[in-house]
Parts: sequence; structure tokens; C-alpha cells
Amino acid sequence: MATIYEVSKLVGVSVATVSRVINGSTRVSDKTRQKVLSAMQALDYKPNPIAQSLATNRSDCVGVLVPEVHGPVFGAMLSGIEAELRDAGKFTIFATGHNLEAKEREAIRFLNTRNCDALIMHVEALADASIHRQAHNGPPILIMNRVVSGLEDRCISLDNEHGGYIATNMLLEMGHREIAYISGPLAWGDASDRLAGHRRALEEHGLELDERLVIESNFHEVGGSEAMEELLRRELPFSAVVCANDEMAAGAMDTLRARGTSIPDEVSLVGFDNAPLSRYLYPKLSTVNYPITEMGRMAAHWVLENVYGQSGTAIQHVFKPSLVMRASAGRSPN
Amino acid sequence: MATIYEVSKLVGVSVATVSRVINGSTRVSDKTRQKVLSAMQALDYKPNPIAQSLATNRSDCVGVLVPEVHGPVFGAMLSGIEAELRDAGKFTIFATGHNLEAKEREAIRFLNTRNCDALIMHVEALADASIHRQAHNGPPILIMNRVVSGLEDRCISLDNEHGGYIATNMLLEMGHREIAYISGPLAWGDASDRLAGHRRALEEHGLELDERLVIESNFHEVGGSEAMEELLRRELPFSAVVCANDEMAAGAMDTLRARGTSIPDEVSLVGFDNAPLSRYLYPKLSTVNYPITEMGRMAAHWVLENVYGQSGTAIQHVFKPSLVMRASAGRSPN
DNA sequence: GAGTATGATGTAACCGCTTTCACAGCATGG
DNA sequence: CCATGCTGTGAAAGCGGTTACATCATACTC
Repeated sequence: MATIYEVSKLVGVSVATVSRVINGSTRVSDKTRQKVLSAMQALDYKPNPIAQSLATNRSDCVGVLVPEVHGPVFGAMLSGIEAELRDAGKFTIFATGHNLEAKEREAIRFLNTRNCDALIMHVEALADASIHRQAHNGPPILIMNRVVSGLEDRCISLDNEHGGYIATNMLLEMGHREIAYISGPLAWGDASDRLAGHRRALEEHGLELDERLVIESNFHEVGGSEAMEELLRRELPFSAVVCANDEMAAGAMDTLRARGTSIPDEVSLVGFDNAPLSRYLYPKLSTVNYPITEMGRMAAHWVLENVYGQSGTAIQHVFKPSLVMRASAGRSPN
Repeated sequence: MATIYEVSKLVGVSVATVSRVINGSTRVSDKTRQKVLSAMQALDYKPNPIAQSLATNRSDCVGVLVPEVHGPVFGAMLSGIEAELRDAGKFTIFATGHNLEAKEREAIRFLNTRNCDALIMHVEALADASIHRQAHNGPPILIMNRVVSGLEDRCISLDNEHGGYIATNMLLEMGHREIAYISGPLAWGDASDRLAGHRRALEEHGLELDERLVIESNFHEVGGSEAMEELLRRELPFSAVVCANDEMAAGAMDTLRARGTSIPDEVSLVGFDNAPLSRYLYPKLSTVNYPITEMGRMAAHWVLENVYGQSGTAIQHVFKPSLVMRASAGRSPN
């Protein structure tokens, strides 16, 4: 690989001048610039990014910390992030935290050693205090799907309350009155916000939330199945069920089908996330769209703007989910 | 951040000695080593990886090129790669090629500028010649899901022929004789290999492949739907359908259900990949397992062994798929 | 025409680490 | 007792860039 020295020798200028051409920062006479550029071309010269990093203390790398790489949500998020950063010539390095505090902490340390210029992180286990610490000591960070107080301008999140609201509201407008709810772990902000939206929708329709129709589960398919079984065991009437994510809805659907319950004729079902699986279920699942790819893109934009100084679009910190109507929800049979 | 100089000053030795301690390569007296180590601890010193890279001409980064980041197959593959590399303290940088030659080429260039120590790539559009060129000029490469002649020891792939074979064989053993086949684009090696396996299974049972029962499609859900429609239009009898991937099987299932055909009572359906969606379909899809996460891990192992000189497990270049029996396939009704 | 601002370029230090080479000190063998 | 061979360590030259500062023409001002 050619170095900057060979270029400078070929042209007969100093390396400083070549560097100036590369970076386009200071003025260089047009004639010199042209000569340098063609020499660079002739030698197929590419600046060594490692050396540049060392000299500038920037790495052009953005670290991304997600719970998992695969899966509909994180995969889509990574996809959005990578696309944007790549367009801007930045590198995406990722690490997984598995929603475990120790792992998340270790992953951050790992990414820090790489001198990332910024960190985009989706962490669940890490406490706010740790995030604050990281925000003040390390490189700039952007937090996904979580609002950390005091760092609101560093967060990009979904309006989960609104999502919960529109799901239930839709069912109410279809005539349902007895609506069960299968929730995620209420210790997590997204789960409790979604439930809050559900409650608000009910209240706006003059109904009160019946705690007995709410089951706290774990966002997993099996959890959804079990939650539905528990619900049936309680022998309370309901004509619709809102599930706090699509996976639990899939589990709930399985259980209902095993009982021979017809969806949506006897029970309507609504999910949350609009994960790919929601289209594969039968009947296809009505759900709340989670624009995670766009949110990933937005995170990348934030970094490009705030770390690399590229002017861009305005940053949207809170995204509104929207309803996706499919076959699993219909009018109330009553 | 503390530098190696501060450590050396604190201990009263030269930076060379500190470096020796860091790298553990040359002998250092125990006493000195201990002093250096505790000084490093006291200063919370971490070697700057960028500087190390510049000096050693290694980046500790492995580039991964995939068509897409999300999706069941690539997400799972990335997951396996990241887990292994991370354990070894290596960084994973990824880029997407979207199966377009120009994009793949550009992504490789992009990763090359980062001085990756190795490239793991899953490319479809790039011609063998280009891959050979890259293999000889750039950093070591490992090719996923494709066998490039002359570079077999650099490839990790699935025995697609075997996969096609076991799928059809299972149906034959269940008494099916008229088996339709919805294929992926036959220009792609994996698609044609799967079909070849299908053909071999038939032949081993004394049957000949009926070309009219084979439809070439595109590996997508809609394609599967349309292929099934075309198949039905041909009005040939068949009691089972093998689809070359799960997505097409999902589409085919939709079409059959729309016609009121019962699965598996009237028609058995088998997919390929064992993607998550296969479990969400109704009835749950019997399919051929594609151990993509393990293959990703293996790719990482190859890199660790051949590039970083870590001794490890033996490298398995060809993986055997296996059958996953679920509800969508049953005995022939005849 | 002297003084001065301005633009283009060169010089050299520096980023933080690795590694070759030299050398001192000490044990060993004849 | 001297030649020899190890061991442990230091000095210094890179790795390939960036950039503060110096320098030198040149153009402009009065």
C-alpha cells in the first residue's frame, strides 16, 4: 500500500501538503492539488485510517450495543443504523449485551477500547446512574428505546403509551368492552407505558381497568401462551385481548386455537411491534407498528450531526406508533 | 487516558519493557513484570488499540459482509460470528451488499480501507473471478454459503443437495409419490443443489422428476404464493410440496388455505431453513434445519485460527442439514 | 518603494505503541 | 581467568498520518 510519503515524493511536495489535499481543510493552490490528486490516483493511494485515527484521535467508528443481533427488532434497528452510517463513510462495530448488566457493562468497555467516536446503545439492565456516568466520561452516547431523565436529548424512543392507547382504542371502537391485556414485565418502562395507554383508552370510554383481566408476562411466546391459559382459567368474559408484543400474541393465539376458539369471531387479538411474524400467523395479526428501522436511521443521524458535525435533518426523539389492521381483530360479537 | 509512557515513568523502566509486559512475548523478570502490572492497574492503563494497530499492522477487526443485517438467516449468522470473535477480543465490523454486484464490490472496498485482518463474506452477485482476486490481494477471506472452486478451504457451506434429499425422502417414506417442488432461482447454487437433492431422492425411489411439478420462483413469500397458484392451474395431482425455503412455503400455505385445502390432510408441505417463521405458521411447518448460527461460529473459528493463530477446534467446511418435523407434513392420503 | 497582510508550502513534533539492535551483567565451561 | 552464552533491559527508529508554527513569495496599501 502506498503511503503519503510516496505520494509526496512523486509530486515533489511535502507530506503536509498531501495531507491538506486529503483533508481539504486548508487552502492548497489548484495546481498543486491537481498534481497531488493525480499522483494519488496513479499510486492507488488510500490514507491509512488507522494512522489517521492515531493522529486525530478519531476512529470513524460508531459502536452499537444491542441485546441481540438477530431478531426482528434489533436486526431492523442495526439495519437502519448501518445504512446511514455507511453512506457517511463511518464504520459500525457492534456488540451484544443480552440484557444482562454484567454483559452490557463489559460490552461498553469493549467498545470503549476501540475508541469509538460515539456509542448507540440499547440497554435494559444498566441503571440510569451507569448511563449518566458513561455519558459524562466516555464518547457521546445515544440511547435507544429508553428515556433516561436528564439525558432526554440523547434518547430516541417510541411513544409506547400512545401505542397501547391506539390498540385498545381501536378495539373499543369496534364495540369491544371486555378487553383483556397480556403485558410484558412491568418493571420495564415500555411494558408499563403500553399498559398505561391501554388504561387511558378504557377510561376515555368511561370504562375502568379490570385488574383481573391483566396478566403480566415476559414478552416471549411461551409466556403469551401461559398467560392466555391463566386468563381462561379465571373464567371472566372477554371478547378481545391486547398483547404487549407480537410474540406473546403468537403464543396466545396458539392457546386459543387449541381450545377451538375462533379468531376473530369469538375473540379479537392485537399485538405490538409489527414484527415479521405477525404476517405469518393465521389469522394475520393486527398490531401496532414499531418503526424501528427509521429509529435506527435517526440514531445514526444524531451521531452524524452531533459527533461528526454533518448538518442533517432535524432529530426526532420520540416516534409515534401506528395501527396495522389485519385479520385477527374484528367487531365485537356482542 | 494513561499512556504507556506514564506507566513506564511510574515504574522507572523503559516503554519497551512495559510493552513487553503487555504483549507477554519476550521474557521480563518477574519482579519488573509485577511492578509494571500494578502500575498499569493503578493508572487504569489500557493500551490504545489504534496505536497498536498502527505499529503492528493489525487491526483486530474482522469485516463481515452480508446481503442484509436483519432477517433470520443473516441475523443468526452475524450472531454466531460476533459471539465467537468477541470472546477472542476481536471486533466485528459489518457492511451490507444487498446481493448487488456494485454494492458488494463497494462494501469490500469499504471494509478494506479499515484494514480488517480478515473478511467473512456472504456474497451472491460477485463472480468467482472477483473473489479470487480479492483472496489474493486483500486480507484473508472466508466465504459463507458458497463453494468457490480453488478456494474450497476458504468456504463454509451447507450441503444443500443433502437438504433437498432428506426433505423429499421423508415425504416418500410417508407414502407420497406425486411431489411438487417450488424452487428458488436456479441460477443460484443453493437453489439448484436443493433441487438436485430432490431429484436424487425421487430416483432412489424409482421415480422420475416430473418437470411440470417444478416451479422456479424467487425465495420470497409472494413468489411462493404465485408458484402455488401456477401449480394449481396446471391441474396435476400432487399430495405434497417441497419448498426451497420457508418463506415460499409460507406463501404457498396461504394460497392453499385460500382454496380451502387442508394441510397436511390433503397436501403436505415442507420448507427449508427452519427460520423462526416456520414455527409461527399454522400448521407449524416441517422444514430442513439450516444451522446458520453454528456456521457463523465456525467462520469465526476459521479466522481465529488462520489469521490470529489461535489453535482451536477442527474446521468443518460443509454442514449437514437435518429434518425438523412439525405439523405441516403427514402421511400421504392415498 | 517600504511595509504589511495574505496565501501556499515546508519543517518537525507528535499521536501511542512495537520491535530491532545493542549492551550490561552474570553464570557457565574449559 | 577469560571466552561464551544467556537474560533482562534500554535507546531509538519506525508505523502513517495531522497540524502548529515558520517561512517565503506575492499582492496590496499608502
